[in-house]
Amino acid sequence: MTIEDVIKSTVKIDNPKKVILNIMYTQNVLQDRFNEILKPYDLSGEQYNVLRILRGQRGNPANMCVIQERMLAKTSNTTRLVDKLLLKELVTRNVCPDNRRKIEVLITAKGLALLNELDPKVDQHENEFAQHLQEDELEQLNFLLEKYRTL
Amino acid sequence: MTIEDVIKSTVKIDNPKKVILNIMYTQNVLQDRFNEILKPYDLSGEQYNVLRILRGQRGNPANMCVIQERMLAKTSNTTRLVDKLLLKELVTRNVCPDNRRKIEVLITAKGLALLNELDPKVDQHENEFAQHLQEDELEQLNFLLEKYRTL
DNA sequence: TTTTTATATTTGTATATACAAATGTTGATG
DNA sequence: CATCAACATTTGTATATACAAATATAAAAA
Repeated sequence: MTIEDVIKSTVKIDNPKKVILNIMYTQNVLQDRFNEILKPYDLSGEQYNVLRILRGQRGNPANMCVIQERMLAKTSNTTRLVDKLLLKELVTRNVCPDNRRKIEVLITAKGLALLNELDPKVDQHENEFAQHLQEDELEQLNFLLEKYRTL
Repeated sequence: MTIEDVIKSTVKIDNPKKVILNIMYTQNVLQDRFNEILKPYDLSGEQYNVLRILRGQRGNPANMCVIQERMLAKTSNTTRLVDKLLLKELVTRNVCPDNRRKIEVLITAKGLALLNELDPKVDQHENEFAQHLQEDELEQLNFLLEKYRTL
């Protein structure tokens, strides 16, 4: 389905506009689908993202600012995201003994187990879309998106 | 900047995952930049979008459901978006005489003037990113995104 | 004509987001 | 050591979003 069909446009849209619409809309489709997957687990996309970042630390705690800078949405409120995860006992939060301004956040066994359970579903979600393209097309898409956005 | 640098990942990410991250992140960059442009005009991205849809009607009113289906984010709450535009006198809203379930929304002269003022800034925003790519690369990017997301 | 079903929109509510201001801590400078 | 600037995080608040439920109208069926 072309983006013109999506937004029911009858007039021709030039390529620069079309790229923006396609990126915005594709992100929307991806996010809606991903939220559906996460919904039974009562996790938002950003919460999942934080858990992934924490797992990536492999046992080392992450400070709030480290989490922040690794998130895609740089404007999210890390404190409140971690609050939510804390309530569900998916992470722990402690003041850093070396520097009491900092907070050390760690994923719990429960958090790791949840990610483990989600892994195959997330993989499937990723491949569901990726399989529409050949490997070299995926590569090309990554290349173009990176070139497109980089100032 | 590659997506690995953006999320400070040291491990290699496979193409299917990378495409998702690139789409999500690029959309974020675009949206943040666009919000900056709209901010002085006290418009949100979705509000702007609705105004654009209404202008596209060329004098014909649009029902709520027509607006809804032309929006990129299919989950937005059209009623409240139109409420906001109404407060700013950028649109009018009337019950449709033929079918009183429906609402006819029209852009006002003030709304059209605002869009006119924004047009060059929006064009510039679109080209700012598009100029990183050749015309055929833009075409290819559109092609790949449409192929990628379509079931 | 009453009842049912479908359609269009609005409202309620809980949660999320954006962003500025406040808090607490550390390190640097006089 | 007192003061100031920089840093890390939290909080306040207004607005936006998601999504279910409610309302109102129209069309179809009994």
